[in-house]
Amino acid sequence: MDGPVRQRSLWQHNLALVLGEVGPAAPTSRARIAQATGLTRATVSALVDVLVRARLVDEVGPAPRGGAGRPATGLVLSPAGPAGLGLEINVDYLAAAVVDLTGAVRHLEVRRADQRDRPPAEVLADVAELADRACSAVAVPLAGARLAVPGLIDARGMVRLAPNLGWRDLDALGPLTTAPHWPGLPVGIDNEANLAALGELATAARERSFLYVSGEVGVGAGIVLDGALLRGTHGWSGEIGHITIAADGPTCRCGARGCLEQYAGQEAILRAAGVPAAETLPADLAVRRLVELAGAADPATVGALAAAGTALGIAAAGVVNLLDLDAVVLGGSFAPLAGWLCGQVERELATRVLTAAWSPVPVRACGLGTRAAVVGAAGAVVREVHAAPATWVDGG
Amino acid sequence: MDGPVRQRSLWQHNLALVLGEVGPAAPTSRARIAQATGLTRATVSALVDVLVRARLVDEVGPAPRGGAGRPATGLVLSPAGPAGLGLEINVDYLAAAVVDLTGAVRHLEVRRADQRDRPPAEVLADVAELADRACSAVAVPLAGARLAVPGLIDARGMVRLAPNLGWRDLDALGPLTTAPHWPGLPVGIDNEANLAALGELATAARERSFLYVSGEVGVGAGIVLDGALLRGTHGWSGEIGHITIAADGPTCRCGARGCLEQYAGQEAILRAAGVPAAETLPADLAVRRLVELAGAADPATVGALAAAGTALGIAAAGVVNLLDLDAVVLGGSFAPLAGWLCGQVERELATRVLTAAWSPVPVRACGLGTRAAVVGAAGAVVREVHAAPATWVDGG
DNA sequence: GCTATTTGTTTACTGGTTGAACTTATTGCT
DNA sequence: AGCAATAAGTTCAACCAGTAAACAAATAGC
Repeated sequence: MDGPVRQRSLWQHNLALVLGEVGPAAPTSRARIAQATGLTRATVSALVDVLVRARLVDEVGPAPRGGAGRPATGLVLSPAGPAGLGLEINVDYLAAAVVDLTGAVRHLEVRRADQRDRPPAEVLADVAELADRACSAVAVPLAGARLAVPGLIDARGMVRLAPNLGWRDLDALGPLTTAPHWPGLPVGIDNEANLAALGELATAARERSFLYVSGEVGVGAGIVLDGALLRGTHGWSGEIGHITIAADGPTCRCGARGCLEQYAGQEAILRAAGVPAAETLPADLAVRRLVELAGAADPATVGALAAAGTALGIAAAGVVNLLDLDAVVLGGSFAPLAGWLCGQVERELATRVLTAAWSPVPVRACGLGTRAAVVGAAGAVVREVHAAPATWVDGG
Repeated sequence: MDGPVRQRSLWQHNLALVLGEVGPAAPTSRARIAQATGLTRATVSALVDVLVRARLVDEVGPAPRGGAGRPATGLVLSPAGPAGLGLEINVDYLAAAVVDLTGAVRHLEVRRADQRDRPPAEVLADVAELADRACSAVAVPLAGARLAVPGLIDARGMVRLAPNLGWRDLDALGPLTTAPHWPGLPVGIDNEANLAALGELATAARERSFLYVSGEVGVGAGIVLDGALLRGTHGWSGEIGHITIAADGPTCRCGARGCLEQYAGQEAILRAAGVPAAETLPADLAVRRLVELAGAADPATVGALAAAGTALGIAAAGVVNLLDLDAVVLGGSFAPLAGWLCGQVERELATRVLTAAWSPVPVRACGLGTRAAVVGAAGAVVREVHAAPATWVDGG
């Protein structure tokens, strides 16, 4: 039970409903939208006109269609509509992306550099610069920006803990919003795995409920339930890395024993694969090295990945049993390694998920690869425009 | 994005909003509701009148209140409003309960008898009889009925699998709805743990997100997220019993190894406690025996319960880390044993939940004890009336 | 007994959807 | 070519729900 519903909210809801029927490529018509939504043609016409005037929707030439009758005016999402700016801070790179209203990636820049021992202010200044460049590179109005961070973000947008960056109780948004660099854009912040999961939902996922497991230095997760991201009361859901695999397993840095991270975390995999000087290796190089070794069928590496996949499968099976999800997606640094992981994960799911016999749970690599978080962050902004188009329209 | 929003839906929503402001005991007034909801007094008046005419809300004498001004007409939920009928089939008993609109339990009957090797038709006939008696015992109109079953229920209401009853692919609702015994009441069906979790939410729970762990012959769970029950795509969420505690643990009947059920399931506890002839003991007697032994500080039993509590804690910690929940509630046969379990569960949560230091996760016994599922089932019907009062009102 | 104060109702108005008539643009048949 | 059939989109009066403001009712305090 949230607020009261005035006539205005009704209009806003129906505006979103109509926009939701307009796709990026195949043109619809007002009549088809009326059919699909159950609204009358009159209402749809009024709403579409608003969307067209606000440049969220473009009228295109009629699609040549058989049958009698006046041809429909085609309607598609406008590439000139408000776009989303995605930003990402990660252990060994910074990134910015712009996704427009149609879902197309209009800009993408990655700057590789180790961010671990830099003062946060410097990192954020670099992010602001990337954002600036993204703004000027695209000729679309921006609806907002979203920053992806590998850590726990609380409800007020503070970074409570980002262990791999060495950040704690930091206001990462402040420096970005107050910077004079770019207009008064609404900037949000969210966990990296959450945004990557949203990215997967928007682009590749056929399922409306899935578990997105993100390989980072640790192991994170984003859970999408019925098309919505699960955030939890405080906003720090998705900590899959400390699910127990074996109660008497190796001690984890969290203090408990046998956590998933001790089997499928990056350090654990590198150690098991016997990669020398693993600790000092930057994260991206380490993953590339693993891909090389596994590609060359190095037995230790293949074994290490199989073990990691088994552990991932055990954890994922528990989650799927509990939440009745439709799929498991491997992302982050697991994406390039998915070829060696998926099989094991799928095997564990097949044996451990109670309902696997009736409805098997597919496992696949993230469609956006390692760019899922930035693109997902930008997409999350676009998603908001889709959900509440009234904000971006004349009659507020 | 669901259906279109007509003016009618707006009215329905606001009707529910207004009803939501009316409590069972302390009377409110039209003016206070207007204040709380943000609607105008005029609108609230109109909506309240509808609710009063439909007998969902009663006008009571004005509460003697200080200060000047015309005294308010008190408004409370009507005990004569549509009530919910809850039914439960379990391994060793059948039960029926009626909960009225105010949340009061108006009728409760439990019939103990082993249901395991009886033909489903007979069991359902007994349930229908219990339901009949409940109908005639209370002098309130019924809004609907809900049947709680210890098993997987699919989206169409079929019992896909109820291992402890020996049921599989059974239409449990058919015999109930077609029975001439009682009026054309809408009857629903749901998993026992889910309904118990809803019962806890409606009565005892202060938190809006929690994990309800139900001790049965196996171990089930209901997950409440932000005041809503999590059902999963197919409706079979909550299978916590096969979360892995130790990858190399004892083999489970599900085929995997080290499942929670092998540590905290009823058989496992009885075995560890050294209760003789555990297999042949009816489930309720077994629990009573455990309470006796633990109460007498029998070392084997106390140890068995501690081990079960540890396993439950490990599983619950994983879930809480993943979903960011606020509390863990022990129900079903864990409720009477909670005194010996809570401590261990809480200890594991404290060490394993990453955010436990900032926001500790309380563990407690289910407030409704072993009656949670029936009462929760009845309450679920009442909940629907609260959510969609328009259905029970003149103007549809 | 009068005023201040708060509750609840009445009334004219506004915003948004509906339904039906109407206009426009095409196909297919003669 | 001409005309009916058909479908898309628009216009307009009616309707429905909520709003704002004035008004009636009932109490406390002076």
